[in-house]
Amino acid sequence: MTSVEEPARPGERERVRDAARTQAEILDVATQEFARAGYDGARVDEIAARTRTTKRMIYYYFGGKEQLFTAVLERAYGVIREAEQQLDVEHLDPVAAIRRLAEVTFDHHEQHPDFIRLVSIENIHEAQHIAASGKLARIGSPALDVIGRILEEGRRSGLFTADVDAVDLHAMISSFCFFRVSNRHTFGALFGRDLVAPAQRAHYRAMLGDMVIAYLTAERAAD
Amino acid sequence: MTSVEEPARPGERERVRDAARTQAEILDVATQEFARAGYDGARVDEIAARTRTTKRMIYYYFGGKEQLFTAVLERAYGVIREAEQQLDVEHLDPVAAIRRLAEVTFDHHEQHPDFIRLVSIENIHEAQHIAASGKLARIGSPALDVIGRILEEGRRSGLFTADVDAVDLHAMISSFCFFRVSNRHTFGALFGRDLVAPAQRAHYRAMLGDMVIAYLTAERAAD
DNA sequence: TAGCTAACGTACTAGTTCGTACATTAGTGA
DNA sequence: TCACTAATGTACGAACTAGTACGTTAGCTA
Repeated sequence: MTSVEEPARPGERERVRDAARTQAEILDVATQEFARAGYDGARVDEIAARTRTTKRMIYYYFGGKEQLFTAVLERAYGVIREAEQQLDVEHLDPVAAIRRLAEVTFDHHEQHPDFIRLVSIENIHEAQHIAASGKLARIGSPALDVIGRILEEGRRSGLFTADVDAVDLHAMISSFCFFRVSNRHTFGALFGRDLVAPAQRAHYRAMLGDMVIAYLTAERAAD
Repeated sequence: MTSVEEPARPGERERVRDAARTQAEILDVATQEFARAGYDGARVDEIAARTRTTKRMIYYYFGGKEQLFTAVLERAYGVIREAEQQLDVEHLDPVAAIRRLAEVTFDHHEQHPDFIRLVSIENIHEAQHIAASGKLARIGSPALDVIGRILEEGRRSGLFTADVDAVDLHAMISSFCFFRVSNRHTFGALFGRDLVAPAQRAHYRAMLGDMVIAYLTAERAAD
């Protein structure tokens, strides 16, 4: 995911034994393998084989397949959390801010298909690893606070009319971005349209923004 | 999915050997087991054990685990196709028709969580079973034709302004409905909100309709 | 530099899991 | 009613797979 073949920082000799590097390498390979084949389809032996270390080390550092998958999830969620913390849209007007936020979410999903697959897999297992993690359970999301503030501002200024909170809006944006990546294979096979084709990218990116803004700003019957 | 314990139609004695019934029973149990545990997590022995027949019959009728999963998918997709063929919304005005269509889609997703799981699983395997099916590849969807005609009517009457075709709109509606069910576990664990809680049902159902209609009817800068 | 421990490798096992060889019988058509 | 075949059951095997017992060594620290 992040750490790829760190070629021994200058001045620091490549040690033969480096716990941090070994763990990172295991996590890198495990991320790929779990994303590729699912939890049960993934093979511990295969992960070990594609590492410069052995299966023994996986059990030494992580305890087992289950905990390894949890560690993979923890690191993957850590990456989005970091990305979301970089979010800088609150200087924009509410409409532009929401559109920008939607675009950033769109881009992030597109750039991390492995993460999407891991989340799909975790849902098949009813989020049992997240629940067991402690590090992940109810951790929330920095984006949620940002969305909350933009929504408030938009409503105060009278631009936004919709009855949604930050979590709902996040679900709306995520569903579009997530589905486009997670279901591209069945959707493509059944309807003959590749949702992630580069030529369509701008179209779907605009579609998402238009959809969210239209929803938030639509004229509504008094209720 | 459909055939549950058919108790020997009247006048027809319960035969000991009934190929159709055996196959249907295998498919029922296999659907549950694959949806529960994923393709690799599902156990052929477990499927057989929960059947009135034996593992031998699974191989006799379906050939293997892979083909059994394909058969499960084929039947599951058949069910929605049937439901979509019942769709009767074209007597409504375009706005009401689209809203109704969205609601029907919403309801269908909610009522068939096993189907959602199967589709998620098939996407993890990059739709390889659909591709190998022939019966499923590029089969399309009756709903697509309906959507197409409503969109055309809506655009002709000037109500709809959005630049989408039927496939795009279907993707938009599906993404919301699908995500709500498929990702409810991770979403719930991370944000503390149950997207399928009965109390929230009407809220999300309206949200979907509002979103789609707002998108289709939004005033747009001339482009 | 001696010794201690975290880090690592090898080889193995117990249990599982898909798949099949072989034997048997219910039901049907001649 | 007889024979034939589709349908079915039993028992087993080969390959895989998560996990571990046991032994070794690099590198740090006193």
